[in-house]
Amino acid sequence: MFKTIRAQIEEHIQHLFQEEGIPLVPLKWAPLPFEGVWGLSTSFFQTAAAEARSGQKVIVPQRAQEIAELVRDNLGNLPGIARVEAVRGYLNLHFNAGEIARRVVDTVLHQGENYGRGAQKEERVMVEYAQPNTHHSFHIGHYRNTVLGESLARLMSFAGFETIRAAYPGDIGLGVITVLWIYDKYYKGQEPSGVHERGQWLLNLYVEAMQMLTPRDDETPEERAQREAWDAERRAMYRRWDAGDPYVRDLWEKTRAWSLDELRAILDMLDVKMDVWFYESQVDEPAKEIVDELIARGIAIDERPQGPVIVKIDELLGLDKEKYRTAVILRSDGTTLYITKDLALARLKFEEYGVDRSIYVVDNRQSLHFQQAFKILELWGFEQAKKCYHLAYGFVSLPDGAMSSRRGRVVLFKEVADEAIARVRAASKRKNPGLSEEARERAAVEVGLGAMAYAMLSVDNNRDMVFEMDRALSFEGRTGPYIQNAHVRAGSILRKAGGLPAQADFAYTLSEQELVLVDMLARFPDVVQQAAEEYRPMVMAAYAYDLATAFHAFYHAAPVLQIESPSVRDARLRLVAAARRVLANALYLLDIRAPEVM
RNA sequence: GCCCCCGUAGCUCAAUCGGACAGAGCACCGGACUUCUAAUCCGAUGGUUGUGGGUUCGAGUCCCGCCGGGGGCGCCA
Repeated sequence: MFKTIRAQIEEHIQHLFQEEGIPLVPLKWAPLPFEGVWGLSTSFFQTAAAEARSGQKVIVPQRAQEIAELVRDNLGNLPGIARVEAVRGYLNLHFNAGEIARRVVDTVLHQGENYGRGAQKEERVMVEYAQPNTHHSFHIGHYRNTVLGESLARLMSFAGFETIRAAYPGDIGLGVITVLWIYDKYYKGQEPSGVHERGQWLLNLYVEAMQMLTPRDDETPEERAQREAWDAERRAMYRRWDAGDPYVRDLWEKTRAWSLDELRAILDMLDVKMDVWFYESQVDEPAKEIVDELIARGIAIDERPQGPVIVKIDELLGLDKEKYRTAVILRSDGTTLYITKDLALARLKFEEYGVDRSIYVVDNRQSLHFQQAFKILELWGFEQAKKCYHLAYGFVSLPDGAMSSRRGRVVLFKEVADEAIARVRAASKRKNPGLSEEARERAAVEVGLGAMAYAMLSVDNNRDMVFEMDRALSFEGRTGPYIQNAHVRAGSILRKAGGLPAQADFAYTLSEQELVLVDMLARFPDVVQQAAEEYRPMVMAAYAYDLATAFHAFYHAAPVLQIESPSVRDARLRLVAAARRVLANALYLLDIRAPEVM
């Protein structure tokens, strides 16, 4: 937003430095850190340090101050700048507040929902997220993954990248077969009818099967024999699936659909619209071909039938220390593994979808897996392997330890969402009794899910998270509802105003709260770029909160409808409209709805 | 044994990828609603940034060592 101002000044400085023989060092700009003033600042420590390194005898802080003073004395009058000062090596530019405020507000209102959108970039990016296993139900860990991926996809797209959203459910593997096995054996036809109930029911089957199949210390020889017999049945079923046995395939298709129905219902709740659906089963056969090719080229070693197919990555790279280790890429019985399928999927992404960059949103416990997969792709000769990026995020655990699907120790997304919505409904009845039931219900969903999303996104990626219901569903302070409430308040003022003036000048002394608010609005486009470049939705989450804080402070300090002066009223109305717009844009990038009422 | 992540206020987290006095929320204390939605605002309290060195004009941030916590490591995903 302040790019033109910065560019003008940098040009001035460039000329000046050339004349004075001062080395040119790229300038970094920051908002003025002082309260009550509004403007930009930059410093000349780097410049002074560059002089020092080139052999001149200078004391860096002192020289930085000299340069700052020199620049100050040579800048002359600049449009929009009221005052220039040189302080302790910094050059501080004080804005002509009224003029800049009008410029910012007009820009926001003119560009509307496109305010903050970056210039189109020549790169196609695929973001892969939402990879829950089928036959397991969707828990709070999958939720963090999905909301993180969706927010990242929205950020990348808004920042100007052509973005493809990809889901990748794990619809085959030993875990999936385990559920098929127990379903076929004991539960066939007993499934409940509701989409979520049925998805969750499959999880219960999985837990029961794992209890039957997990060795116990105190088991009798008979129990052990029974367990081993069951396990043999399960593995036989996997081989039947692998061979395309119609009975097993039918069973698989049917139960798989139940999980996918549930997944689609949840993605729908979360406003997630996938462009591409990959499935593990779909890359199963291509993966086997890749293994053959790797063996033929001497990259993989085939130890079958006694052992599996492996790639000794460290050895191939000539590394002394263990880093990538040895990867098993095919079971000795010829069935594929997680990594085998990822090799095939990577090729599919690059060859069929022509992506330039591929981002995998997967928790950080899979770091070694992806390092191995990407390195094997590289050894295999895939140039694009360098464009694969594992966006690792900390996994979600519960107050009493890690979640575990196999032990049934999970917190399901749907349970939390239902609870969140119920709590918001109750809060809304208390705080806003006059609301119609329809409006309340809609707000309850928007705000309840907003609280959940913000709880997930306000923590940086690489940080593990302990999920606590009361904290995640808090509605006060640094939360989603706090931001949504700012949006609602702004909307309320605008509704009561009855219309927005087509233009207004800020021809009065702006309060500190107004300055801070306009400054926050102006920063939004830069925040979009930063969050996208760093793959960090948290950056946007922090911004959205700060923007809401600025609005709430403004709301209390500056009357809009009650003010006598029509010109101030008009200006503030437009400021409120601009704030509402940017709040909505920021919330969108966090996959949070911007409610009208709450 | 090797690799990855994290140690910042009582608790949960920030800090514009080396810059001005390390900031928020929760909790606690004191104020502000016949009001443009109090899911809010204003104020107070709270810190040797795990630790010892190093680089630099300048370090929570970069480098090395140590301590503590979590995760991963050939046929689960």
